[in-house]
This record gives sequence, structure tokens and C-alpha cells, in this order.
Amino acid sequence: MIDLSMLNPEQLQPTLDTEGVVVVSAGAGSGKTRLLTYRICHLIEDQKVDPSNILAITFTNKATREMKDRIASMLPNQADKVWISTFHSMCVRILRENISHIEGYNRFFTIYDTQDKDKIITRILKSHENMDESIKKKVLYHMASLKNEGMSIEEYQRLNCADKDIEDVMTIIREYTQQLHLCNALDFDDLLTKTLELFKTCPDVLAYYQEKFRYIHVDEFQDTNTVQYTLTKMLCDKYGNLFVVGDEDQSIYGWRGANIENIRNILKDFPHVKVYKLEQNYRSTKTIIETANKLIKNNTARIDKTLWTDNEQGDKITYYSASDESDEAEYVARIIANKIREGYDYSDFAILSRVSALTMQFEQKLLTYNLPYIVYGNTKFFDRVEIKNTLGYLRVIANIADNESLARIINFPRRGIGSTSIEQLLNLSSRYQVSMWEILTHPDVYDIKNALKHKIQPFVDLVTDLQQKLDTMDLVDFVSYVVKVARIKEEYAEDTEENLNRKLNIDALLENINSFAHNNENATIYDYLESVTLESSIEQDDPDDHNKVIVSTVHAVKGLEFKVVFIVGCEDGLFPISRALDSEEEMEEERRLMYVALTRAEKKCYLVRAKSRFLYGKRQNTMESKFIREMGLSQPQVQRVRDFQWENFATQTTTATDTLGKFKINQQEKKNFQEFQIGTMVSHIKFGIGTIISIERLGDTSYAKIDFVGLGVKTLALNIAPLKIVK
DNA sequence: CTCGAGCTCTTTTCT
DNA sequence: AGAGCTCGAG
Repeated sequence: MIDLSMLNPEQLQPTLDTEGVVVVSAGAGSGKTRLLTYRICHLIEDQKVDPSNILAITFTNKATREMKDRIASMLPNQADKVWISTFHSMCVRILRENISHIEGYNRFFTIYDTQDKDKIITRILKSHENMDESIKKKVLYHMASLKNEGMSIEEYQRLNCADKDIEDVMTIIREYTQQLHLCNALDFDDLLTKTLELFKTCPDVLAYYQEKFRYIHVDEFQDTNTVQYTLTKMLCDKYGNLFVVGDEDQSIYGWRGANIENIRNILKDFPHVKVYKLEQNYRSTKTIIETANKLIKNNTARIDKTLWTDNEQGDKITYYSASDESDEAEYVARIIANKIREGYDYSDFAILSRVSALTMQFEQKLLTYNLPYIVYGNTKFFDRVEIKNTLGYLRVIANIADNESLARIINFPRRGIGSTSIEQLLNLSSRYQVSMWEILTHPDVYDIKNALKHKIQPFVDLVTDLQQKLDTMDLVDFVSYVVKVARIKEEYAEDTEENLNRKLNIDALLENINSFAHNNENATIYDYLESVTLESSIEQDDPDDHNKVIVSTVHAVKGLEFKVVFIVGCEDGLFPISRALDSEEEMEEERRLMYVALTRAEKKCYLVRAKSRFLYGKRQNTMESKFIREMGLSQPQVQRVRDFQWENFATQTTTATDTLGKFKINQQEKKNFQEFQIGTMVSHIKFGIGTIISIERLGDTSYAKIDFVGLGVKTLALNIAPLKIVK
């Protein structure tokens, strides 16, 4: 029996209500994930439902992992059999099994990312001399919305015939579709629409999954788009057991086609639907909930719902207006350092920002203060050209029809095949509707000039060799082999800092693959490529990552919670983002985003802004975020200064004994400071041995510039950095 | 075909 | 500011 005593009556009812369509409108922190996990465990353990008959769809990979872990901790042997995944990975799994029913596709299809998509469209646009590249935006927009809505090209064109460019736009979309078809490739949106197409054209396949998924759960339902909702409806058509959880106030994916209307649609589409409401918050203090409510009330387009809590009133929300971005980061890092001394864990803190570009400042300061951290949603690594190119080899081996990747690696490392030749090859490919590989391997058939032919041959031999070696090696060995025989590092032989970096990145990639293989037994290149494309960040399940400060965008921490949350960059134009300033609709989404950010906090929330910020290569004065005003946190200048001091000395003003304890520590440290002088040799846990080259006093803290062997100069705060003097 | 100088554009967010 | 891209010279 599953012990359901952890659930309150509000949560218990929908947990036990296992049959039919159930909608739960669950406010932030109302125990939605707990409800979902208990319900699934209850189905398996008490209702004796076979775990392989249960589907649970979450919105991000992080949420997937979280739910898997939770279920595994309750039912260790059963969790693996439940399908827990995002819509996208569910569709990939279904398509890998069944896509051969769609003419021209096979199970080794490649998933094209946004960059691939962009490149293809640009190329197609260029091939049409009469078309202006300025319609590219329109193409992307229309293509996204037609796919999000799950419409056919014809249907969409009929509905949008008013647009004067629609003919051209549709021509490009058609050619793009044809191109992907030729390459046995699907883009992100295709994963959903092709699954829909498959279900529509192959009743057998649909019937199989309808039979399989007797109990379907969808988390974050407010963020589903039309195709996702259609897929869900089709899947539950046989057994009719659908359980969705959502919160309108947390809908933050409008830009991806999310349709809040789906919550209302479900009430229309299923007449016997049962609706539950969870309004009690178990996560946050009264202060945080009151502030969040105050903020979200400014949105007009919402069903009125008021979150409440029995938790303590808690600390006031602190608003700090820093002088610039360095001060902003300094402020945050200091507070964390102080609280760590009070006994907090690193993982109790999250630094949240609207845009990922802001994280660097914080990384630097956290490093200075020796606070371990992890950055979420950091896609940059896989965007590097050396990484893309190396992975290009894997993609070509995985799917030889993948023109995009083939074009990427045919001259990497350099083989004297320039862009003109590549263009030519791609043109032939689309003219004859054969893959580029087909042309490369039959140069005479396609009239390839001798000079080019001779350059192509070694490349063809290389790829052929790799194809043959694939089956004889495991993932890790194979990739090392690729790097070796393709002579990838030789491309970066010249001894420059940039080249050194690129080589280090390739090593990091090998390391990443190694740890992937470690975490996923018998992983193939297909598995690895899939995880790389579908997951935006690098985190593998590294046990070292568990106790670290989180630095993240707000989007990426949806569904997570932290004791202390810092929301940084609270400025008009940044949060809310500038794009939203002249659109009420987008402004409401920004407000929901701020609401999500606030409600991540359990105990304490800090809102921070920089009065002056360096952005777009310029230093600019900023305006306080309008949300600060809406939350009633604007303060006169003097008040802010006092607040800051209070934070800094918080550790000394709490209780008498505490003060004494901290005071002692400070005295101790002060004494030590004098031993640090210019020229002193020191050792640091992370950076190793270094020499102090300067010491600067700023307020109550001394900062030393230290030249670390092999690492260069770093600035560290002497009272905090773990430094030892080397004799 | 390759390289370098000069130009542009950047920053939404995740799959 | 810094990366990525375009264009012209070798």
C-alpha cells in the first residue's frame, strides 16, 4: 500500500479519482508534483495497474528527471517501466519505432535544431533571386504557427491568404519540407506533427499506443500547444483516463505556441470532466505569497484565483538597487557567503535572471568567493563550431542522408573544398533529389569536375571507413577514433590561445560522451545525439552537482523550489524584456514569468537591479522594473542603503550569542589578513599555487589580485577565499 | 580556395 | 565588447 497520509484532503481526492478525465488547477507550490507522483504510485501499487500502461508527460527534461527520481524512490523496481518524458522525447520514441510508415523516412532520422533550420531556409531564400531575405522572419513565424496548430500547408495558406507575401512564404516552406524529407530529417516541431500524421494515417499504430497508455498524465498543461493537445486527445480516446495539471498564472511559453485556451477547451471537449482546485501553497512564506498575489492581480486575462498559505509570515522581501552589474553580483555573492556561514547549503540558493546572458557576472563573483555553482540552460558549449563540427561526423555516420552535417564536415578539417563547391553539391542534390552522399560516391554520374573529384575521394574513403567501424566499437571508442582518423585536432595545430581552447573543448566533449556512456549502459551514437539535441544543457547526473548554487534563467527552473531566491536584473527592458514594453499581451506573460520566479522561493526572496548596466557594448542607465512598483517594493534612496547594510551585518545583529561567535571569526580573520602581502605565495583549493600581486581595500573587505600558476590573475576576497600561506 | 580587414548584430525564453 | 559574417585581395 502507498502511504497517502502525506497528502492533504485537497490533494487526496484527485489522487484517488483515477478514472475518467480530471483537471486540476493547481497554484504554485500547491504540491502538484507530489500529487502526480503519488497518483502514479497509487495506480501501480494499489490499483494494480501495469506501470507500462502509464504515461506521464512533463514539460522540461529537468522535470522529467525529477519525477523519475521521485517515483523511483517510492517504487524502485517499477519506475523504469512508466513512460515519463517530454512531448518531444515521447514523439521521438514513437517515431523511431514507426516512422517507416511515412514514405521516405526511416528510424535513423536526424533531428535538426534551430540553427540547421535557419541555415536551410537562408540557403533556399538565396536560391530564389526574386525573393528578399527580409521575409525570412515571416517564413519562420508562419512555419512555426502552422506546425504548432498542426495544420497542413494548404489549409494554412487558405486561412492566411490576406498576407501579400504568403505565396512566397509558402514556397519556401514547401521547399524546406522537401529538403528535410530528402535528408531523412525532422525539426523540433516536426517531431510532434509527424507523430500526429502517423496517428492519422496509421490507425494500427495509434491503436497500439491507445491500448498501451491507459492512464495519461500531462503536467504544466497550460503550456501545451494545439498539436500537443490533439495528440493527447487521440491517445486517451480509447480508455478516456486523462489527468492534467496546470496553472494559468504560470503560462510562460506563449512564444512557443502554448495555448492557454486548452484548459478551457478540455472542459468543452470532455463533458464529464471533473475539476479540482489546489489553492493552498505549502512552499513559501506568507510574505512571498502575498507579494506574488499582489503582482499577478495586475493581469487582466486570468481566472481569479487566490493562493494562500498556513506557513509563517517570514522575512520581508529585500529589494536592492546596485550601482552597476558588478555591485549587483557582489551583493548577491556576499549574502550567499554570509548565509553559508550560518549553516545554509549551497543548493539552498538560486540566482534567477530573465536572460541567460546575465549569468557571467555572477559566475565570476561566485568563483571569487569560492562558492560552488552550476549554470542551468547553458547551451553555449554545443554551439561552438568545433563541437558542432565534431558532432557533425557522428550525425553523418548516424544518417548518411543528412546533407546539412555532410556539408558541415566535408571541409572540416580543411580539404580544399570551398563554399562554392559545397554550394554546387547541394544544388545538385536538390535538383536531382538525391542525397549529397549519393553524388559524392557517384561523381561521374553527376559530372563532377576532376579537380573536385580528387579532393572528394579521400573524404569518401574516410566516411566509409567510419561507417564500417561503427559496429565494432562502443560509443566512447568510436568517437575517439573519429577525432583521431579525421585528424580533427590537427586543424588546430598552430599554437594560439584560441586553438588551445578549441582542443580543450573537444576534450571536454569526449569527457561528456564518456560520462553519458557511463550513465546510460550500451548507449549508441543515436542515443547520444538525441540527448544532445533534445536537452538544452550539458548536465549529466553528476553527483558533484547536488550541492551547488543554481544560476539559471527563470524558464529553466519552472517547477523547482529553493530556500533563498535572488531575482536579478529587475529593470524595465530586461525584466520585463524590452519586446514586451509595447504589447500588453507579452507584458502579461512577463508578469507571469516574474510570478513564477517569486514563487520558487520558500523562505526569502531578494530582488536586485543595477542602476547602470553594460549591455550591447554600451553602458546605460536603467529604469527600475515596473514589477517592483507593482509589488509595492519601491523605496526611497536612503532606505535602500540601510537595507544593504542590514544585509551585510545581518550575521552580527541576530542574537547576542551569535554576534559573539561571528565577531570572533571576524577578529580571527583580521589578524590573518596582515600576513597577506604583495609577493606572498599562497595556495588555493581550486586554483593551486599563486603569488599576490596587489591588495586593495574596498569597504570592509580586502581584495587581492593573485597570479595563479598556469591560470593567470584572479581577484579574491581575502576574508572569504580559502587561502593558505605557502612557506 | 584561403585569409584577413571591416562590417553587423547581438540578447528572450526550451524542445 | 566580441563573435560571426561578407567581401575583396592574393
